[in-house]
Amino acid sequence: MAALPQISEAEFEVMKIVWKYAPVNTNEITEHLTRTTSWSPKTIQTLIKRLVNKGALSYEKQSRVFVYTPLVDMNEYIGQESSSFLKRFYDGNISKMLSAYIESDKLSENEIDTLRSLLNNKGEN
Amino acid sequence: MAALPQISEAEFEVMKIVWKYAPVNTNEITEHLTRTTSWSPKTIQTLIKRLVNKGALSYEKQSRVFVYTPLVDMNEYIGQESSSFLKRFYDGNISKMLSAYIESDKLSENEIDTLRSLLNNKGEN
DNA sequence: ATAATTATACTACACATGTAAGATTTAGGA
DNA sequence: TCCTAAATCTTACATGTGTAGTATAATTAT
Repeated sequence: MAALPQISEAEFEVMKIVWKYAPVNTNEITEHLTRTTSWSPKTIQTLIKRLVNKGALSYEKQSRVFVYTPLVDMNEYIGQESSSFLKRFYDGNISKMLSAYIESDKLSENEIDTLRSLLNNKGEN
Repeated sequence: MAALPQISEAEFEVMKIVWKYAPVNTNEITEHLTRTTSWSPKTIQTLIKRLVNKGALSYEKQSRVFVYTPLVDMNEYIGQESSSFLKRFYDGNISKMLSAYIESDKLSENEIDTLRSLLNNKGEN
């Protein structure tokens, strides 16, 4: 598998839209993002362009407009980011992370229950 | 609480050393880091300086050398980074992260057991 | 007292990122 | 066919980061 491109925080917001709505054109991407961010359409255009240059998106000209499709798999990308996050902050160990969350009381009883059943139902479903 | 300073990836490696060995001087920091990285002492010096400027480290002149102490709390910092990581990639929801790990079979049976007991022993110990 | 060493301070530079404005091309309407 | 509006392309610029070299100040050894 080719190394995944480096995607910045702002670029990632664009990717999320493309993952969700692909195939999607510039205007559609812009509309979604102007609702959730304060970016100008020019900025969004730049981000899209950079993602194309990085090989994270491909496009197809449909008459006048470009229609984009992701070239990187969302789960693969998020998985890689997660793994590098865990390596940096928790010795690569998700148990340490959970442990820290439990110990600093960041989890509600509800969340704890959710996590318990996640673990107990592993394999099923 | 004052907003935590922004700490870059390389700077964070310096912070880890200071958190572990503080009070610690420039040479000691440099020695630790040249063992685990390929950075030149000059680079390490720059990183330390930047951390001081950012308010992440304070120092005290002890005769000729500077001795550093962290100004940001490690757990607080890691907690904040974790929370922003979860927000970006898992809707702020640690259950979603664990869920993704379970579903993509990234956890060994052993890790699963560890996690189970973490959850079951919450509160005790 | 001076010179040599060594620690700290200042300067440098390329690349990534956030944030856009201005220029150019082209499709579709008049 | 020609113009105009809309889409894409090019350029811009400040700040952060990785990565270090050069200059200066202060200690210590001679």
